[in-house]
Amino acid sequence: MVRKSATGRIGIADVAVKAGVSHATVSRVMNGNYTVDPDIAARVRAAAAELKYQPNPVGRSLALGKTDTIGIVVPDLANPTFQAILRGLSRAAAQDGYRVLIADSFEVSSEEAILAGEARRRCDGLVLCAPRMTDAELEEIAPSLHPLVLINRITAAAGIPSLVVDYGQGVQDIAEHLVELGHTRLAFLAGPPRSASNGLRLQGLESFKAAHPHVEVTMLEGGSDFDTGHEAVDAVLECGATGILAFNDLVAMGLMSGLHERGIDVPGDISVTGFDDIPFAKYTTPALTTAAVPITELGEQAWQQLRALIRKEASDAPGSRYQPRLEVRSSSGPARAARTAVHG
Amino acid sequence: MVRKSATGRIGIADVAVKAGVSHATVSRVMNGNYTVDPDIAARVRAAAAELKYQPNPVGRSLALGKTDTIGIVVPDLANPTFQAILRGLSRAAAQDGYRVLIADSFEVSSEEAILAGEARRRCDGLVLCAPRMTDAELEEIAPSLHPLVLINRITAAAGIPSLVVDYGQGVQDIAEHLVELGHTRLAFLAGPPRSASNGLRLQGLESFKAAHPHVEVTMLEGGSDFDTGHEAVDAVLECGATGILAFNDLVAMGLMSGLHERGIDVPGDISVTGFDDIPFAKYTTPALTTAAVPITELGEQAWQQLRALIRKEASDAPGSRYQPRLEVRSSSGPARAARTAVHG
DNA sequence: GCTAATCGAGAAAACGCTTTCTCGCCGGTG
DNA sequence: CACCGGCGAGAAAGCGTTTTCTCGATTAGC
Repeated sequence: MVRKSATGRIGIADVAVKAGVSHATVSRVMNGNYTVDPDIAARVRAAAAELKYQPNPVGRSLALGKTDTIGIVVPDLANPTFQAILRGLSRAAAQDGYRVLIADSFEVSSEEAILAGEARRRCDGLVLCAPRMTDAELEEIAPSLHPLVLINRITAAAGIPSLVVDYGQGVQDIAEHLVELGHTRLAFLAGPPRSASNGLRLQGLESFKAAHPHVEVTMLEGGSDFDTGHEAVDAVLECGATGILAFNDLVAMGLMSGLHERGIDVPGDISVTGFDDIPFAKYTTPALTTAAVPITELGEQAWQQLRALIRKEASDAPGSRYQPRLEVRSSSGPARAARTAVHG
Repeated sequence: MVRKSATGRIGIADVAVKAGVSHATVSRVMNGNYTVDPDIAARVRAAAAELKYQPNPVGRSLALGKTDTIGIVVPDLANPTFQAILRGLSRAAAQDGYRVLIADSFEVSSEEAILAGEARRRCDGLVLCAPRMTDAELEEIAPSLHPLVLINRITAAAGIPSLVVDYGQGVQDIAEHLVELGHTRLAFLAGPPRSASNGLRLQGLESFKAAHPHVEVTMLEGGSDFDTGHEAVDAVLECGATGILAFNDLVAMGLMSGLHERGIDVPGDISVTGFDDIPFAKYTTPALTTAAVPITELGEQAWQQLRALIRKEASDAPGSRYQPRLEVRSSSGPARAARTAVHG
């Protein structure tokens, strides 16, 4: 008797029958429309409770034209940075009754555009982290993704807020810090070549070099994970630098681990710095000097911006810029007298 | 002309008009129904391409009764364990064209049931991680959540696969390992009191104690994060144990960090072990001895099980049990001659 | 006491799609 | 030549809601 038509689930129609009213009235009651007679409303509520009726969100979404869901596209869910953004975003959105749908592109940037489009259509808005996508492609798809907020990317397309971390400034701060400690030979263990944030770091280093012509800065190829750092030990030792700026904390940790295995003392022989200040950074030995990025906050801000867009409020700020804060710990120390390159 | 009715988005009707056919035919073409004349199909495809038509997933979901989305409820997205499960789940599900919706309960177990219900209704299935929920409540809501797969919980409700890690066995393996190294005074830095997996560890320790009556095992209150471990330093030193089994890797790392600050040598003075083998475990100094749980694989398996349920295939295995693998690294070592308790 | 205004609830349309049902038209066969 | 079968496409129903529209009934005002 209670079991309903096709889907077998209890629908608004069942409640209507049970309460002896039309399903329109049930809908009114469920949505707190007060043009309903209190007696009837009570009857409907009783029927709904008894049947444990819960409105079908898909039906609601279709009628309302909104899903109360937002999407986030990330290149790699294994990366602590994106985990943190997701966390901040999810928390903030949940507070406003929104859920988040995740779309992991697994670093294949060719899929990002399609993935973003698909995710967007299921949601009321989208947060896009696509560090490897070309500017051209980004600009092309951005308008169709609106409401959209970008993380660590900017685009010429109008009305798209961007939340960017000033990686260039951060890397300069770190380099300055190392110079103050007496280092004159630095090396930058770069991130993925096509990474946008890596580009910003490189720009920052150019500025730094211009301001410090006497400091030697070697560029080393790298990546964004532990293993990259670990494998870079040889290259690092070979270049003779005493202050290493790793692309991020993960790389720095891998590098420190490799140096440790080689018996190289950090920071006695070589100073190592990271970037991001992931939760684990202060628990490494030695604790990692890094540039702290308020990344969870970034996720929260992303929601604020997105919410404004969804509600069509005039977004007061079209985006914001986050300054990393230098976090000096014990993986960086005074430079020793000039070292000679260690081979093999 | 192209702009459509209410939503302003391009719908199936626009394509139909443009191609000069009925919207039913457009639908047939889009879904690869081959009872359509090739000429007409081509015309429809051309129109769809020109209009950049993309079917509205909400409409599809309503008609099809499925969303191609699954949900996952986690108690804390900041916890590496759940991040790993999410990652594995997301990856596996993506391969089959499913997306995942996340619901973070932020450790408030009273919300978990409602949250799970809401998430479930938006999705085709649910993965539930609810370590703090009572058995009674779990059993009550489980049937209404079907298709459902449980992580690290089992329930009497029928047809609900469970993926559980044998924490009891894992903790015994670790304890055995420490005993073999000569430790006779152990301490267990417990997890959250109401945590199900903590209960399993305690059971394992009971078995261990029964088998090793001569080994002293002190129970210490704890939690599940870094800070818990860090704050437990005093209690650990006070109890005089030389082998510490931390609830998980996070707690172990916090503890090691605290011991390091106190100048206590690990493993020289005290051996510390973790649990989980999170990615960072092998990069701590000293590298952490722990019990490795194939947690990403657990997420993947969760999808396999869930998929079987969604497709109504007879799930060959109603669930599975995962054996942790002891991962001996350098945070555990031979016991020193009996230590005396250190006070203050 | 009758008309007009108001309020409350049912009927129906709309949201965007899939799918069954139906029908027209074609060719083939008796 | 007429009838039947089959195929292909349009009409329409259905998925589960919300919301507008409409209408009946009740009340107030003159």
